[in-house]
Amino acid sequence: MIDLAVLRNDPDVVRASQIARGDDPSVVDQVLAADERRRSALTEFESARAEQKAMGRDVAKAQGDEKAALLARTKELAEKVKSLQAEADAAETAARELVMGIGNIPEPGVPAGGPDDFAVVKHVGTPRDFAAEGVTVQDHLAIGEGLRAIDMERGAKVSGARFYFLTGIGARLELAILNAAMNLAQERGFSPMITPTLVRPETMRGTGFLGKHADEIYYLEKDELYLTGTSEVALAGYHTDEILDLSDGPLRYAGWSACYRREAGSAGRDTRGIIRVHQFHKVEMFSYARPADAAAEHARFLETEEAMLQALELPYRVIDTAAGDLGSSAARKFDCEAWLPSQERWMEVTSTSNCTTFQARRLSIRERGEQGTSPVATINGTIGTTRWIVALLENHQQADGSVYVPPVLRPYLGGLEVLTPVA
RNA sequence: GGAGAGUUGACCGAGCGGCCGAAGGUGACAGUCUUGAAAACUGUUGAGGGCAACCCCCUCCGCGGGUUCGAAUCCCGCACUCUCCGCCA
Repeated sequence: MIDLAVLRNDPDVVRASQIARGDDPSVVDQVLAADERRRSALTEFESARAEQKAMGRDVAKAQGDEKAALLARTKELAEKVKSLQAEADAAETAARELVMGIGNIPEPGVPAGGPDDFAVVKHVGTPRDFAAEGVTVQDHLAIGEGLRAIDMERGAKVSGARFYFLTGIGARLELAILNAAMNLAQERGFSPMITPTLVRPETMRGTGFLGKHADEIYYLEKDELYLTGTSEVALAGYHTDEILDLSDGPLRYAGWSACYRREAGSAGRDTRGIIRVHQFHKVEMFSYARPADAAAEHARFLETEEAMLQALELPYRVIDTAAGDLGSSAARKFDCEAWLPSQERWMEVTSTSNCTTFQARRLSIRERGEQGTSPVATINGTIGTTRWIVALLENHQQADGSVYVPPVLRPYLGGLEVLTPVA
């Protein structure tokens, strides 16, 4: 939720934000009008209520006829208070719903436009010249099947399309990546967390995932629980309704969880292999920081993601996502994209968002300041997922179908330096 | 699944249907005392909202309804916590 004060004092900032995101700028005026209605309804209710309370005190003191007369009057007033309260509540709800529909205001420097209007921040590493090396490029599934690491067919048999088994070295490889990620995060001050993956509607709504992309989320109707698509949801919900002490710096968590996504809008895309699946694992960084520190924390997240990519010796680029592709909570988002040799394109492997105070305001997560409390900032970012297996297999494949293991993963694989195909 | 107990401010813990946003205590902060500290004493100490702002006013005693002129207090529903029994591991 954006700051209503900004919207009131500086509506043009919000209009510009809406335009940059490709959203409707006229909601700003709708919100202003609704807020106006809300405040006047509230004022009316409050004065009637104050009168009622004052009269109630008189009733308590009065006796006999006097009391009977007062009671008659307060009875009328009670009706009035009730209806004014209903009006005020309705106006409140209406205004709130409108405000909730507005996305976060992008940081200065974020490119305007949609998914294709990102800015490339940098390239790191160079994709291998497989032709020059005499390697015929295989895609991750072919390599993975050669290693007996990935079994899509049985995944489909058991659970349907976009499900898979990681078998043998495949399972170990995923654990290795996630453990290495967890280890790196811990070195950088993130406290390890294993989080719930089923959350209540309030939590899902609070984190801003129930907006336009609600279709992406699995919902268990009988239990009124949502399956989370990232541990960000649980980690953001963790401190809901709390007042935090950030005097020793940001609170940093590294969440490990299964992630579930319906992939409703992506039928036909990335259908081969494990690039886009309904269930995977992820290690996610999450910080609660002072708003003034949020951008620096965000930069730290990006740097940590890059450190992980570099440790895995993967060529990648960093993009600064355009406003229209930000997601409602984010004010800025950097994605790291690893090279995907089989398709000769870049593939998103990490994503880090600075949500400024947007999530915290919805979830009522604050810190105590000189004059009362104020919402904190939240930052999230990926350091490892099942999808990284794809980048790893493809970029480190050898002519004979074996796969080079970067040193950082070896301790988690019993010292293995090369993954070799099963004959 | 069955039976019972509970949910009050940072924490513990009282609370009759009518100045109860809530006694008392702990903690924290400030002051007095002290060379300094401790102890003692005194005071301050919840959140959200309305108002340009102060005063002031409103809301909040797990959540949502209801009864009532008036609800932390009575009634109903839900969530969560704890105990016991059963069942499954």
